[in-house]
Amino acid sequence: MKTLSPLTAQFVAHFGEMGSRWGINRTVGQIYALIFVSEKPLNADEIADALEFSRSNVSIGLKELQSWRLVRLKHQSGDRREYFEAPQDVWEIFKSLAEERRRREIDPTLSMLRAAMLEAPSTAADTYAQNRMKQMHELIELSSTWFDDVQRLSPETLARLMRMGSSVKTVLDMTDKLKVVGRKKTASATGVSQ
Amino acid sequence: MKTLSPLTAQFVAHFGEMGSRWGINRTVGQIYALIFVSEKPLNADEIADALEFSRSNVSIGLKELQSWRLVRLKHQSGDRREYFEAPQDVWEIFKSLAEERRRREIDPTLSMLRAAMLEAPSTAADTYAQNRMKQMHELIELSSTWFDDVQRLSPETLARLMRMGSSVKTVLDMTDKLKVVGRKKTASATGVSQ
DNA sequence: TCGTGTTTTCAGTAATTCTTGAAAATTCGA
DNA sequence: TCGAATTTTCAAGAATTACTGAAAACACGA
Repeated sequence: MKTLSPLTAQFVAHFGEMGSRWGINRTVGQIYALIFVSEKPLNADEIADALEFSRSNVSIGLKELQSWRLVRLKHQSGDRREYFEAPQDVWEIFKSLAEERRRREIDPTLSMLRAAMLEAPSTAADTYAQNRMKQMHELIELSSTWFDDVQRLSPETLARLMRMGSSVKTVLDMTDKLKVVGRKKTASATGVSQ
Repeated sequence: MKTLSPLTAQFVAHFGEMGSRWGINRTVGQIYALIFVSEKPLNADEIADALEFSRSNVSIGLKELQSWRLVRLKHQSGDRREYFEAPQDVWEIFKSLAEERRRREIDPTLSMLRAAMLEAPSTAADTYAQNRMKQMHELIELSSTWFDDVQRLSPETLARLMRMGSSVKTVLDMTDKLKVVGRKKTASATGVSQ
């Protein structure tokens, strides 16, 4: 790493180390970290230079980051090179990450499970296995459609929900009560909104 | 794979393939899949035999799965060997997974960010970088304490919340209104409960 | 304590994934 | 269309991670 401030160097190094745990590699993690904390968009040469990676490695890393929608291209007028920046809004980043992870890590499993549900079990063991798969399918299905829904909330609403923490239960209970007492009044509570 | 029904074989194979994406390896994924769909606890030899892995590989895999709390030891009376089973409740599995992932993938980053917050930025670039880190820190902190909270909800409450999907916003809005109209009545909505 | 059945460790090998420099492809202005 | 600037691809080597068999360690009944 060349000419990185200690603060940034520390941040970049951490992302490198964590990379493998996140399911990306060291290089990709470091490239992202660098772009994330950089005020101005960076081009591939600047990145290769700062991180002391080969130019080709940076190219591959940027492709990967783009596929995760964690960085985006931003052209600088009067410069032919491609510049990259990370989305400003951290909520947006969070959403991209969740969405992409879902697409890659969850959806294939859901398809597999759906297919498995359709097979006719031939033995008692198979019946049990299929039942277990069904439980797994239901849980994943439920949490992933929930994630879809929540993803559509505005950052503000999402933040509000999160700040509520577990007191959300009280609200849920309250809602149920209201539903029982005056069905009509709270009917809107089952509708979908932004 | 020896003597696995096509249904189970398919499931096991999928977990093997997905393993790398989940951040575990092929072996570990397959061992887990096999235990998950098996009605009776399995011992290491049975697993090694069914999956055609070496005994030592299975031993390592089981250690890994135990560290994730995805399988647990269950002794069979009159048998000295160790038997393993997966928790029955899929919600419990979900929680273990989330908790462990948080511990390994999130907490270290939170510490790093906290440390970075304390450093005095020396340049304008550093000030910007530190501000970005702060945004990241806030988001991660918020979502992880939220996860803590939600984790404490009963499976039923959690399922209820999930089934609500994005209509949770309406409830939130409603709660706000109630708060404004009659503060005292809804004060309990900010308390914490199971 | 010994001996047998069981699990764990470990060093070596195999497989996979990462990184690189060089060459090829692409882009775009002249 | 040409040519310079830039990005991408690719094959080979490097590094990392996974897997194995053999040996060591462990547990427990006799």
